Amino acid sequence: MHWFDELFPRIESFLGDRSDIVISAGLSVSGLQHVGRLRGEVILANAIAEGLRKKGKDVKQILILYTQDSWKGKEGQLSQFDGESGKEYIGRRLIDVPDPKGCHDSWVDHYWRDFGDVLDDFARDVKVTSTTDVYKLDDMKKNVLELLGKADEIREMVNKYRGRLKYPEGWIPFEPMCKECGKIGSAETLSISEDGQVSYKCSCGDEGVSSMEEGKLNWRLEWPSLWKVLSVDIEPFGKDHATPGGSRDSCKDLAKNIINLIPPFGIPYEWVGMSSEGTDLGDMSSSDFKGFTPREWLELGESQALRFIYLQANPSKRIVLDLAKMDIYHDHLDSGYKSYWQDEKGEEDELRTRTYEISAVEHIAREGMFILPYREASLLTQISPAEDKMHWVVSRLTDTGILTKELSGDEEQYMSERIDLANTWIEKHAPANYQVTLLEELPSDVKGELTKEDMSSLTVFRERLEGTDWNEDALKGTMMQMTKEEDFPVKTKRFFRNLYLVLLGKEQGPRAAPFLSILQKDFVLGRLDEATQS
RNA sequence: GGGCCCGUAGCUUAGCUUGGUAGAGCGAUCGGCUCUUAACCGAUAGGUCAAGGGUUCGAAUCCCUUCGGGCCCGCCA
Repeated sequence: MHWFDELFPRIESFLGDRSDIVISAGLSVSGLQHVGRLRGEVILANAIAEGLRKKGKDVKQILILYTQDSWKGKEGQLSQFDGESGKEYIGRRLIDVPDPKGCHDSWVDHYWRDFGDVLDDFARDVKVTSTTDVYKLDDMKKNVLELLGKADEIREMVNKYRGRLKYPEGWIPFEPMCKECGKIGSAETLSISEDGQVSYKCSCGDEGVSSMEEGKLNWRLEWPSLWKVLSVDIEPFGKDHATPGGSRDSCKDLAKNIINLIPPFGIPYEWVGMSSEGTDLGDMSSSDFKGFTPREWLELGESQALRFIYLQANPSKRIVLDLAKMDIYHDHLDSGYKSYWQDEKGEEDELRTRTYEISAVEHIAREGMFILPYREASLLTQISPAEDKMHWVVSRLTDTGILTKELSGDEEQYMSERIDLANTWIEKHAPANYQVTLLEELPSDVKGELTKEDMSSLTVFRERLEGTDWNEDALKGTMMQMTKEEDFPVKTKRFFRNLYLVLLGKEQGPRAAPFLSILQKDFVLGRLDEATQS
């Protein structure tokens, strides 16, 4: 059984007959908004939201940006600024840190773009909000004031979870913004008035007043407060909060005993790492600027391919992404499509089918679509002429019998998109052995790879080409005929190996006839001469 | 020091809750398609289920220990 189908009924029974459901997740815009953050906060949440919608529930999916949190000024964050210029922003709210690149209004705005602008491609109907916005809500203000009335009680509970640094009597669980130094979290709250004015004393020496909505609650209260104010029913959260006795448990405790609230159904999930050339580079990290963004993913691959990866694996398992494996990821997606429309399904097909179903962004692709494998697309794009590429590809596929029908509009559209993606992949991330690069010069070591017979086979080919028309059919005919002759010096397979070697420097390559036909005849003849000279 | 998650063929993984000595896809190798390669079809190879121990007639599956990757148990969120 698919892990999703074990999880989902548990959620349903938690929800009971409630019909208006909120599923929420949060993230801090501390830096690079990498694709790992799509896993739990966006895609997992969305799959559940969609599942509930199918059951007739009215579901709202929220993504909360923790913009009110302070900017830590970690090494990776500071390095975004010129020299030391970032240091002065340490301790400010994320929303108050300027854009180090100067092209957006703020840090948050700058780094959010590569994620937020393409969010809709990965999950529909996600309502994005921020803690900065939430603190401006009347409900939140009312909630904060209520909590302040229970300061003693709260202090006792929070101190249970703290080691030596217990909060002293009279502590107010609110972190005001200091008007003087602009920081959050470095001032002590002295009092808060009913109309939301916070008197504080800051470690910078300032004693002043700032508005409640500029500050924030202590995190152990903030989290449960968001649950309350936004009426959160379901919430995925990262593994850092997941350990029993860890942060989320303490927040649940506060929620139940202070706010009198049933905590949302929580779903812990593992993080996403990245690897390159077989080496695990570790988990993606926002503030360390490690990873790649959803926008970068979309240059190379379909959003559903990523959803498929994320939803196939149990949330408790770590996933490692490698952009060099884009072809494999699309193969997985394609096999999901195939299984989905298959009549008789084995167990494996059933699992793939479920993954495919819940990975669909908006609707499931119709039956019988012609789907060009990504790897094939990556080859074709390299050997096709730049102009009228689609036409060339379609006729290639038709000639080889891979394509046996007229493509409909949506099929052609899909193929064209995939070719574009694969093209970018080849340019930027594909393994070297997938790259078909015509050797401008014949390297000397290639000749060392050729035996006398190898050379002789190329010589024969060179002679035959003289009288061959330079088009695919004629080339194919010549090669077929030639390699079948009794006295041809090498086996067919060896001949192609030789041909690829002198043209590409590799033993394999794209289908020879169509490939040769788009090259200049003189170039090919010249290369063969060069390779066979003793 | 305590706790939690993860570790199955080169890669992605199913099976683990309710024990009966491992299934699949991709890749690889070989062969087929009277168009040869990275499409398609067929076959083959590849796993002491991280390691060791225990329970059991029998363990990938339950228990213990160890190793490896990571997280939490201070602050911060």
